[in-house]
Amino acid sequence: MILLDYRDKRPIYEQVQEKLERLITSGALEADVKMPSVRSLAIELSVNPNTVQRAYTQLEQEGYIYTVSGKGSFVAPAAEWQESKQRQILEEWCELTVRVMETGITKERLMQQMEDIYKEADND
Amino acid sequence: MILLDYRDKRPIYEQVQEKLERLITSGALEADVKMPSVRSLAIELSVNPNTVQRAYTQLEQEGYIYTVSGKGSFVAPAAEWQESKQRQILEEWCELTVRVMETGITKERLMQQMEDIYKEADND
Amino acid sequence: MILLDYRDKRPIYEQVQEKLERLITSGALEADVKMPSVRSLAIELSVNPNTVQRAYTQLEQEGYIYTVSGKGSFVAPAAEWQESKQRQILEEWCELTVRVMETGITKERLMQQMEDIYKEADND
Amino acid sequence: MILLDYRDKRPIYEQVQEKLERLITSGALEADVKMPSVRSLAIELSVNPNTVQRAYTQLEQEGYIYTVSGKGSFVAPAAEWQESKQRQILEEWCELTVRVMETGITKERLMQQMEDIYKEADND
DNA sequence: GTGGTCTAGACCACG
DNA sequence: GTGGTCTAGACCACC
Repeated sequence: MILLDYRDKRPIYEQVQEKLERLITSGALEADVKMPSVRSLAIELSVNPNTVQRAYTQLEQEGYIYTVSGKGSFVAPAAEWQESKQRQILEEWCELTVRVMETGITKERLMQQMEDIYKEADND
Repeated sequence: MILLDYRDKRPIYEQVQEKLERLITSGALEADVKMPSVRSLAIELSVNPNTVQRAYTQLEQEGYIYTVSGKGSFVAPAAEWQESKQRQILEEWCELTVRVMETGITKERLMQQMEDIYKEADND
Repeated sequence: MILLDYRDKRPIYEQVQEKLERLITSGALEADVKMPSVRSLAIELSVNPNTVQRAYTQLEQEGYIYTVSGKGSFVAPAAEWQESKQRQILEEWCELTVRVMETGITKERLMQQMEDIYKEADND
Repeated sequence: MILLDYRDKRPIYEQVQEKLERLITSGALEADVKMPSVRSLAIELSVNPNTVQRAYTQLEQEGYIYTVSGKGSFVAPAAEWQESKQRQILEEWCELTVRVMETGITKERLMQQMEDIYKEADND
């Protein structure tokens, strides 16, 4: 389910966090579904439970999951994070697009790329 | 000219490198223009000369500047880095665009944003 | 294991880098074997850890080793560097061969030398 | 006659020395021909006379030229340097060939390259 | 004055 | 314990 890259320079907990976040924001994990327990995920990934715990803590702080004492962690409803996530990533996207433009890539070229990306997604 | 963010997780030398790289790739610094000397930039930014040196070394390895020992460092002609830079940043852009799409932002919304970005640049 | 030549004009970090690179490309160090830690090698060579660090950083940038933060550095699989290494060294070899030829050494003489080199390697 | 590369990391005097040495060892400059004066070559190359002087001094020490007070410098007869030069460059060539072999390039591949190099030289 | 290298010693994040 | 970053201060070659 999650593949770790130990040669990646980012810390392990950040990779775990990012993969889980993507599974949630892309809709692969639906609202109120139970997340795997810290311990079981740690075993599955062969990492220290502290590492998984840290990822979960971050996800909770950012509103992607919520924890029920003694029950476990659950995926938060999209309503709680979707808007801020969209605002954040859109801002990031605009900044990157400006930089792309500065390197001399034309609007037409980008439009074409974007068409391809959305078309490929439709086929899946 | 360059503002450092000490709260940023990224190392200082990388921030310096990235800012200078952007000044070069955006055309703000023209080919064969002399870069500030390692020492003077270090003083201006209140960092150790070694830190600036490291940024310069990286920029040289990636082809954005060239060094004439005893004279200083100079901006490399665009021909030497433009193509690889465009390929690199376009790849980055595509990955980010996929993630944007996954959060449910429509193609039309992105198209509009892109129009705005390119239009604003034309007015400058 | 590694001998430094302080009379050599080349910097120390480059000597270290070159020796390690040769150990790797010649197959003496196999893929995924752990390299000595920065600190231990620094002590062994009686140089500053920063110097060894620099050699390792370069080796990583050129794809000969990979680093797992907190664990150490490891030899990268040959598949990742062999092709580019062969291209690089073959180019170097051709240039040198041209210069050898210019000094008046005959093709037959070189052929003989080459036979000897490959024959000696077979006996090992 | 000589093209300097200011972006080369080697010092200027070394580039001048190396180019002149090649002109001599390849036979382009014949024995007892007068070398350009330090001053005139310095002007031609737009460099400091000290730089040219240093190159000449080195060339003299290594036996490629000789100086007659008040007359200038002259190309030394091949007899004085050819043997040691051939020995030196052949040794260098053998070491490099060993390294080439270690990277897994076959003898046949090198033979082919060598044929090409000598054939191309014959056509000139 | 310029870039380049090196040392000594410190601090941090990571797992 | 590991790699990574940073500072302070020194020395060198080059032109």
